[in-house]
Amino acid sequence: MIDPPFLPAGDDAAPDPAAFTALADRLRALGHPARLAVLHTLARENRCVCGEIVRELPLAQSTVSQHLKVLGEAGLIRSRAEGARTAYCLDHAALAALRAEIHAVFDLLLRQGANEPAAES
Amino acid sequence: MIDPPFLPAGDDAAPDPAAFTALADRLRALGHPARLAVLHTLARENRCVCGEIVRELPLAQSTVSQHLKVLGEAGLIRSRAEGARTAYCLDHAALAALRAEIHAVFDLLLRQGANEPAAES
DNA sequence: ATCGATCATCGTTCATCGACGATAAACGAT
DNA sequence: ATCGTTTATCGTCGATGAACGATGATCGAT
Repeated sequence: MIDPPFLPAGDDAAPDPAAFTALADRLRALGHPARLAVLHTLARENRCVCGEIVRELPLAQSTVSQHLKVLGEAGLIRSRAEGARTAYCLDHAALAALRAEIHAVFDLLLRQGANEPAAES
Repeated sequence: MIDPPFLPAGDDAAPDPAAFTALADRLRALGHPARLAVLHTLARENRCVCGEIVRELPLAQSTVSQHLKVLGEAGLIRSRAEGARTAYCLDHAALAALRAEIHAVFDLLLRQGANEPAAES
């Protein structure tokens, strides 16, 4: 169902640098507490108008709108104009795909059990 | 085994903003292609000296050292001075913990199956 | 037709990031 | 003791990020 574009070939195939870039872009979109809070709100409310999110965060409307734009450009949320308002909702498919990619990366990083070459710091 | 500090209480408990910040910090550390490449190299080689990583990336030594510092401050890798060199390796425990936190977040975001309130964009 | 509400965008400001070269410190070997 | 190697740090530069207020466009209702 989900198509994992990360490392489609063998395990240790040299990962396409573009794949790293595409994944990093979305991880960076997640890498801000306000955006995590926005996603959490959208998950709880299922569908939010911008003003509702503004009311939940200690940020100006323009700042929230900017964060929504970042999340939209990362493809993690979708928007729909409804009269004077704009409704936002999670893009479940995109989030599921991202989860799969992240899962694959962590599998790659943690594959062979904990080797501990006596690291100190 | 792994302690997931994310949302220890009920599902819809208001998430501690500090939890968002802590998670966002590590996600941001992952949100750069060079750092993903570094992690991938460390996973493959299990233990790398800085120069080896420099040889794999089209970046100056000082830049790579900076990325290693970011990853270290995020707690994702560990370092050990060995003579004139410094060996780096993944912090498997920290990565496993992060994976668990990310997993919890995505579970939260994707919990109730795909609701599609007719989003257009 | 006007008004209030809603939201995206613009312009600005300050801080942080990402990259580099240069430098200095630490070490092993000569 | 000196030299070459390795790496962390410093200073710099340009670009990007994050935040805000102000503005303007769009819409519903009056």
